Amino acid sequence: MPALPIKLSKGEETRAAILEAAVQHAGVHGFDALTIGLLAEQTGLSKSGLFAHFGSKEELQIATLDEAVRRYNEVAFLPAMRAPRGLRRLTLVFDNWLQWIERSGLKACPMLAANTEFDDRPGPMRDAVVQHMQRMNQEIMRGVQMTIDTGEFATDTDPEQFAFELFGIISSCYRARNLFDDAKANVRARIAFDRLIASNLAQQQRRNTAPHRASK
Amino acid sequence: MPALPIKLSKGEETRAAILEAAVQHAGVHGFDALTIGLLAEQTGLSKSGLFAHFGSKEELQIATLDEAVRRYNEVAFLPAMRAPRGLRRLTLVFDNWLQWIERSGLKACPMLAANTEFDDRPGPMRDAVVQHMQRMNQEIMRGVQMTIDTGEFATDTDPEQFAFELFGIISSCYRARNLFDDAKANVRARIAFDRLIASNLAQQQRRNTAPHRASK
DNA sequence: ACATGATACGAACGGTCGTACTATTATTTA
DNA sequence: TAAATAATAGTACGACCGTTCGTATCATGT
Repeated sequence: MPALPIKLSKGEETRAAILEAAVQHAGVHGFDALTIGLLAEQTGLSKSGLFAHFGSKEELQIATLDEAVRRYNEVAFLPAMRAPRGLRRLTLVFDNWLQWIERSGLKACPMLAANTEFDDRPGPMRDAVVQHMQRMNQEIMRGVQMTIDTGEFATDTDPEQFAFELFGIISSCYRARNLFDDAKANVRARIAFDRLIASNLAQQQRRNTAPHRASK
Repeated sequence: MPALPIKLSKGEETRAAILEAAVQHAGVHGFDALTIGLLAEQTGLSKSGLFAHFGSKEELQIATLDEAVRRYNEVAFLPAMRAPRGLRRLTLVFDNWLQWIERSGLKACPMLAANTEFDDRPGPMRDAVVQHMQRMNQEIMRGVQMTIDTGEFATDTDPEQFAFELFGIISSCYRARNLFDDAKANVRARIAFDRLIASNLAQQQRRNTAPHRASK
């Protein structure tokens, strides 16, 4: 199943098992709630045995975030890269992003949790979050730029503005799903995305494209 | 300064002082980090003295959320209600929402923190969050409906979809400000909002309105 | 098969957590 | 002003926190 079936040493194996539980827990309860004791209990290790894998709680938190991002790339972003550059790929990035929680068997998004948990708390963990999120943002912007280059998006499209609005849609979708139990959350996200796309299409295409409400 | 200068009893006064510190702290560090000891230290009370005001940590958390919402309504929502119904008022709700953190001297939004912290953790606190957020959502939807009624928005505008996207914009703006230190976050939010408005304008107005990119 | 380093355990540390009690003040009411 | 009530302090509790340390066990390469 793994792309590279590298033989894992014993330590790497248990470390992976720990991070599995950690990613799961961090998404729901946040990264501050990642306690050594609880994680040790869940993985059948002793507190000190688990602790030795990371050296500090902060390192555990960062490792958990790294693992979450790695998984996101594995199940969502990289697969989207197989689509042809431009609007097709951009749309696939969006779709995969919306679905990656279910695909990886998680109950909540650890990255989104880290986002609000550390956005105003200086420290190594915040630095890690910023770095990951900026990288993801840049990937989006690259995708938008490609869609401009293919001629699908207008030349004056602002990639950063696009990424800004795209994250808003994703964020609102997660909230609608988790907080409001809104079964239509994904549909709403899709409508918003389509509207965002439509408003950035190149002129000759935009004239032929119906505005969002007309699609009813 | 208060609208109703009701004389506060001693207990109510200290309770207000506690919640002042609690709201401040909850925004930055989250509601789980609202510890009795730290709050007691900050307010000059003993742990047990502070504890007596709430009876449990959960009650403290809920009271803190209530207080945050109360403040939001005081400094952001209610003032916007003085604008005439329709697009003017809706726009003011948006503007005030974006600014309410600074206006109330906070460093981060407690409601947004509560949002992601409890959206997938059943319990009384989650129930409180859901209730508050649904109420806020309904207020937005009411504002949208009024803007339809005034003839400014098209009759097939979907208030819930509008509220969905509006929250996304706000959410992304907070992230851009706090995580990316993006000085243009408010401008980006405004651009997104204008685009959202434009796509919902009634037909005769929409023709006269330039699309978002043309406003450069 | 053995040596050796990697991996895990168990016990203990000082702290802080939320909460329960009782005692003592401060404030309000009569 | 005295009585009644509200507000706060004090103390203690068991539980869990992150972390350290010495020791034991296991895995791995030779």
